[in-house]
Amino acid sequence: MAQDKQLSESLEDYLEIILELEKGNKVARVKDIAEKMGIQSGSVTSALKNLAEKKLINYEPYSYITLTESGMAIAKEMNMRHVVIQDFLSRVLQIDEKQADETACRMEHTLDKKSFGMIVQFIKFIDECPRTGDGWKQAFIHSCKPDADGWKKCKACLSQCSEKLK
Amino acid sequence: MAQDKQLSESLEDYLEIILELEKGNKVARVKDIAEKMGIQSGSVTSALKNLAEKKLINYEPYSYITLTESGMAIAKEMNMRHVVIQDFLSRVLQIDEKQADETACRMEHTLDKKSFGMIVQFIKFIDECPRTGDGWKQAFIHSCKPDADGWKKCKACLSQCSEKLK
DNA sequence: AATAAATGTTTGGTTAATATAACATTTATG
DNA sequence: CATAAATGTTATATTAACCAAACATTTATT
Repeated sequence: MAQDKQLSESLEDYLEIILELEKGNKVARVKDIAEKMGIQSGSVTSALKNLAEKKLINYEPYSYITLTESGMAIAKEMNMRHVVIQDFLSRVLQIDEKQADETACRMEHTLDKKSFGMIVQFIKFIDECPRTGDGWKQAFIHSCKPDADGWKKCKACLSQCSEKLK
Repeated sequence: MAQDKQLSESLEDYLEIILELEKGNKVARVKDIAEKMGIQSGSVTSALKNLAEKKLINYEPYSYITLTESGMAIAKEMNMRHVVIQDFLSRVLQIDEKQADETACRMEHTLDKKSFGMIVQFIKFIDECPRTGDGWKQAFIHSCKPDADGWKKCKACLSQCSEKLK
């Protein structure tokens, strides 16, 4: 029964931002949305009408804006994706926070469901598997440096890794 | 001196597809581009004019289409991104080929340069580091199964991993 | 409460990417 | 080589997402 009409990236962004504003201010206003998205308030009004038609927000002219249940579901999904992707980019791939945030903003719309799910499991596995975890991540970071020394420290690294099992 | 005007995703796709057609057929034709992109030929003609203005393709009405040097550079970059991302999705995250291809199609446009570069290094590191490599990937695949048994086989897995250093 | 300031809406553009369909050119075939 | 079929182009339209600026409403200030 779900109206699974695939939303545009732009409309998904509106919902995500409305959620953020709801969290911070209890309620979202046109001005705040416009500011957060860096667009004019007139453009926001049109988008809001569109979202209201799709029953994703509660909106009457000049009123505050809140998410409906289905709007909230999408907003939370987008936010979750954002957080996970940003975590992967910054914590695993060592991308700085600002860049990771920007890229997560775009990637959250482009990943299919299955791939996203696998990324979640992948991050968890990297963090928890005794063969990887922090030591391995450090080794990765080291390997990216211009003066990386190939696999010379492998023995030490591996035995350190074995320690974890005891 | 480079005209670094950021191309739209759509125009990047045209260049990538023209490259594929050049590889296969020596030359690209409007009809083939339209078919590959699933759009009408009239739309292709407009895009080609646009790309020609930007000096990214050689194009005269009714002629065959080839990439200029700068168009080729972009097309190759996009293709390389596509291949790398698809490899990551299918070989590491176990996404099936069709889905991996589709998702790579979108992700190739959304990843920033730095993040893409780190993914390249990350794949290489996973493949080559003695702590990861094939055995670890298998363990990851196993961990995704519904009947995964936590970390019970860790000792065996780790010692198998140590073997590689001898 | 009157009015100024802030906020929100409407109207009328613009642009990019597409579609459709009439028209033009090229290529293939009888 | 004349013409039919295939291919490519043009003209016109549509849609989504935006802007700018005029206009309307709400809120805050005196």
